[in-house]
Formats: sequence, C-alpha cells, structure tokens
Amino acid sequence: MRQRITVKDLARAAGVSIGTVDRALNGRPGINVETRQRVLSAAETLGYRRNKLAQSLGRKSQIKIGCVFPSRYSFYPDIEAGINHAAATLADHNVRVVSRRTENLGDEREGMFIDELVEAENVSALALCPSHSTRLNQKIDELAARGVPIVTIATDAPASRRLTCVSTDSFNNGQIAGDLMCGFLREGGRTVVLTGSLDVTDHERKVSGFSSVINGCPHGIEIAHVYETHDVAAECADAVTHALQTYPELRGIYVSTSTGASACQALKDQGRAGEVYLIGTDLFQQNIPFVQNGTIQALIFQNPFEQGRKAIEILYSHLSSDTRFGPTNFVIPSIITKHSVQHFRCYC
Amino acid sequence: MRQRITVKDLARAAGVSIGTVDRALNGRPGINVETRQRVLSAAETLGYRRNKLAQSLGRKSQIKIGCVFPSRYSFYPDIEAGINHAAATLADHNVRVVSRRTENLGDEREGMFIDELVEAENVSALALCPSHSTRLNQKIDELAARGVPIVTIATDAPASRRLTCVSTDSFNNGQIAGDLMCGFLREGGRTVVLTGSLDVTDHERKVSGFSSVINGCPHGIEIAHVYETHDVAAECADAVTHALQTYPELRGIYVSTSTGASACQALKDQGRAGEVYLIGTDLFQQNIPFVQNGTIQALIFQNPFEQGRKAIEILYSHLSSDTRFGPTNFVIPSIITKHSVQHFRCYC
DNA sequence: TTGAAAGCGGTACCAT
DNA sequence: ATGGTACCGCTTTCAA
Repeated sequence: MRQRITVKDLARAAGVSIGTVDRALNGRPGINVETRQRVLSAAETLGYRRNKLAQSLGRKSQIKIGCVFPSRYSFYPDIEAGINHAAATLADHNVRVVSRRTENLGDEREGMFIDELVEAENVSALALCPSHSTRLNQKIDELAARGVPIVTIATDAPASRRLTCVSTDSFNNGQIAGDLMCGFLREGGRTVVLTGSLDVTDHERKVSGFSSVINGCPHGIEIAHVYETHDVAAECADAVTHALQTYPELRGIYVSTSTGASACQALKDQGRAGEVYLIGTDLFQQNIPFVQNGTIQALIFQNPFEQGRKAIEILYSHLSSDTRFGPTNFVIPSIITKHSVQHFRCYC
Repeated sequence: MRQRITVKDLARAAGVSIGTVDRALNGRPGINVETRQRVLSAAETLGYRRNKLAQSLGRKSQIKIGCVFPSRYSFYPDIEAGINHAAATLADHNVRVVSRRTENLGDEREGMFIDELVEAENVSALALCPSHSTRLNQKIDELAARGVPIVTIATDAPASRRLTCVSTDSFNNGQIAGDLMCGFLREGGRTVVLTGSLDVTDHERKVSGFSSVINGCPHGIEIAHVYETHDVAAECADAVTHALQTYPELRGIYVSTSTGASACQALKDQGRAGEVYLIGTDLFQQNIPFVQNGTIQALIFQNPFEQGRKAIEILYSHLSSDTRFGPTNFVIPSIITKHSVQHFRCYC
C-alpha cells in the first residue's frame, strides 16, 4: 500500500516545520534560500506531489474568475454553458465564476464589464470573447501586468499578453471541410464559399484552409467564388441564390461561418437541396432539420461548450499553479452528419 | 458572498451532532428514523450539497477499482490509457486503480483475474472488457449481489447485472459510415462491407446500421457483399482483392471492424487506392499513413481513450454515491479525415 | 442511538 | 526566517 508523501514528511526530512515547507513549495517570501533549497530537494527525492483537494479545501479565500462574452450572437450560449459546467465542477474547489453578458460583439460595455469585474468583483482571472482582435490589447496588457491572467475564447487578441487562446484552428477547420468536399466531388466540379468577411482573421483562415485542400485535390475542383455575407441572413440567401444562377452546374457550397437556415432555405427554394453538397459550420437549433433532411451534408462543429469549459479549467490550473499550455489551445472540431447530429445538442 | 452549507450547519439546524448528520446523510446504520428524517429535511430546506473534496480527503480507507482487459488486441491499449488517465486524476481522491491484462479476448485467465482482484486485492468495483457476451454473466451477477459494481467497456454482457456499459452505439457507428458513403456515392454504385463476424453483436449492429442508411439512400447504392474476415489480416486482404475482382466497378468499401493496414495494402496493390472509397473503423499507427495519403477516406473512431476514462469516472461516482446513468453509456464516435487525423493520437 | 474528537493534507496567520 | 496551530468539510473511531 503505497503511502502518499505529505508536507509533514518533507518537514521531517528537511528538519523544518510544515509552515516552512509551505513557503518553500509555493515560493512564498520570508524563507532562507538554503532552507528552501533543502526542502525542494527533499520534495524531489521523496517524489512529493501536492494534493489538489487538500489545497482547495485549505484555501481560506475563494478564487473568483470573471467572464465577459456576448449573450446571443452565434454560439456564445454554448460557450456560456461550458463555462457554467466548469464552474459547477469547481464549486467544491472554492472557486466562483462571475459572468457579464454583452449584447453582441460590438457592445462597448465590454471594457466597462472588464473593469467592473476586476475592480468591484475583485476577480483574479478573466475569460473573454474579445469583440476585436486588437482593441482590447492595452487593457489586457495592463491587467496581465497586474497579475490578472486572461484567456480568450473563440475570438482572440493575439498581439496582447493574454495567457492563451482557446479555440479551434481555423485553417484546419477549412482543411477538414476541404477533405469532405474533395471526397464528395470525385468527378470534379465547381464550388463556392460563403464567409463572413475576409478581413476577419478567423474567416480568412478557414477559407484559406479550404482552398489549400481543394487546390491540392486531384479531381479538378474549382472554387468559383468567395462570397462575403457579413453574417447577415439575407446576404447568405442572396449569395446562394446568386451562385446557383451564375453557376448552374454548381456542385458544392462551403459555408465557413455559422450556417444559418437562410442559406439552406435558399438552396431549397432553388430546388437544389440535397443535390448541391452543402458543408456548413457549427450547429444551431435552426439548422438541425436541414442536417436531418440531407440539405446539409456535413457540419464542422467547433465545440463551443468544450471551449468554454476548457478556458475556465486552464485559468484555474494556472491560478493553482500547475500550468501547462502553449500560446493557443486548440479544441478539436467535430464532423457532424445526419446520424450523428443528435449527439450534439446545442443551446442556440 | 454566498456561504456554503456544511454538516455543521445541518447539525445545528437539526439539533444533533455532526456524527449523526453523517449517519443520516449517508444512510449509515444506528440512527433513529425520526432523527434521520429531521436531518434530511434540514438538508433539503437549507439546500445542502456535499463537498466531494472534503469527502475524499476525509475518507480513511482508499477506494480500489479493479480492471481486466486484453493487452494488445485491437484498441485496448487506448482504453488502458484512458483508464490510467482517470486513475491519475482520482489519485488525489484517495482512489487506486489496479489492472490485470489478459493476452487476448479468449484468455481464460479473465475469470481468474476477476477473482484475484476481488479476493486478494479487495477491490470495491470492477471495469471489464468481457471476452464473451454471456460467459461471465454468472460471475458478474454474483459480484453485483455482493455489492461490487461492474462496468463493461467496449464489449458488453448485456444480460448480466453489470451497472452499465460504456461503448459507442454500434448501429449508429454504421449509420454514420452510411451517411458518408451515401454522400460519396451520389451517382450510386456498388459497395461491399468487411466485418469480423456477424455472430458478434457489435459487428452485426454496425453492418445493420450501415445497411439501413444505404438502403434508404436515394441514389441507388447497392451492398454487393458482406465479408466476414474474423479480424484476420490475411482474410481482410483476400476479401478486398476478391471484391475488386468480382465487382470491377466497385466504388466503396466499409470496414466495420478495426481497419488494418492489410485491407488498405490490398486496395493499393490492386491499383485502386484513392479511387475506391474506403471508410474504416478506428485508428491505429498502421493505418495513419493510409488516411494521410487518401487511401482511407474516413474513419469512424470509437474514442477508446474516452471509453476507458468514462468507465472509471462512472464507477467512482457510483461508489461515492452520486449515481446518474442508464443501462448503456454511449461515447460519441468521431469522424476522422486526412486533416483531422493528427488530433487523434493513439497508442496502438 | 447519539456525541465528541481525531484525523485527511494542505493553507494562513500569529508568535517567536 | 522559522515554528506552531487553527482551520477547511467530511469521515471514522471511540465513548457515553
């Protein structure tokens, strides 16, 4: 029966008190360099591993993590669900998660909410879905300097000093869509792409990933056009309609941003549903029927729930000082088909 | 600052000691029915929620969970990795996982190992990959009667009194493969299926799921033949070769059991790699190259790691008495393509 | 049947 | 710079 090494064992081994062991182990001030070294090497040789449960239980002050994200737009409700799930798991660990919802990605209260969480709520870490890739940089950097770690979710502020970004790999998302389209169009054919705006990094990367695979595909598939639809339903529908009329022989459509029902409806209205391959992105209540009736051949699902969950997990593990992760923290996208869609319930 | 309700609060509210509260809360003997009721209703009204951390930390005796599974065959190493991962996570919770490896699915030491774990190692729960769907029923039922909960992984003993089975939904696996094949063969065409043995429930269900989708597919796809290859590499290769020669116009192959390199190699040897659609099952070091070079169009991955992880998680949550799960506990299969295969590292 | 108290492995504060 | 000790919330003796 393998016995656990505890701080007491270390104290005995190093000939000090457990208070001192604690100082050494956690880099707290007020300890002699040599003493610290002695404790640390004892920990090393004895193979000490901190018990996270005891750590959480013994902590007097509770850890507060703040979150700011949009309330409705796109898949944010699913991110929120993931955050809440993590929060429930961490409740026993004396952690509390406080959230602020903005109306949409452009909401200028974003900065205000951040300040509020830090100043009033006194959170010791933040998870954000930044509405702009650079606008928050200064604020993020300031907070990072003050020792408030920040994780971005889904959207990023890559040039800031945020701890890491949790998201899917956009380019890879496009590649996977390309894999499928390439498989579907063995006989070659024309395709079009619908995206939000090529100025948005995430959108551009997806299109690039898709293009790279399509261009490397041996069956002579062509991308006839890339439509920018600005995430507006009407523009999506128009793009689909336009594509079908301009390229009557069109065989495939890749929708690289949230696939709304409007594009599907347009395809159906033109009598081409189930004939033109439609590969979409992300899952919503609205497009589930279109997956089930075969209008949407496949969806690349970015697992927003998992993204939210992971962000909180990362922040907590960072705060309890056992960090491990790079500058980006990718969540694996899932491919959804007619008979797998039921596994991926979503809240939006 | 929301304060946590603890046993002390309950003790005060019910006018008893915390020892009594513990007896009431955990159904321990030696407590008056009325007292128990008083405590329980106090817990109810105050909204008491047990702190799992404190529970683990306070537990004197460590919980031991035993596992028996094959060592090599198929994806068992990945299941084992998942089990070990869960074990590492639960280490802080004063839980220890003890494993016994059989040589293969037919190993008669399986029963012996189970006895050994229960009698000698004194485990309080078991996770098994039963080698036969009924042969272990009696033993499982006996142990269940003795209060040793058992979870089956990947393979099942459905008629036994096992707590639950963690696996993917075989029929659904086949359906998903069917979705893809149906998408690939828009122009119709002939396909064949390779499976282990139709006598094995799991294999039969996958074939059925695939067939159901193919038959419901509007493009007139035909399943020309179902080969039983008994999970023997040579038989797989022979089946592929035979199929290509018998049905020269063959357009698709669905391999519903672990897709070995042999089938891919046969396809390549016949000069049809990358032309005939090959949809396989599960990921192995050996077939990764074939996914990357386009011989395998897609894999239905049963996430063995997750299955192992989940089984242990379920057993632990059952032992610490907050159970929640049905007779089967499905893990969602993943669809793997050329550009997503790198996300799914495997150990076998 | 019930109560009191000693842990579990840490953290945090107060002495020294 | 160090030691000592009272927690955290629950489990588990041991008395009563």
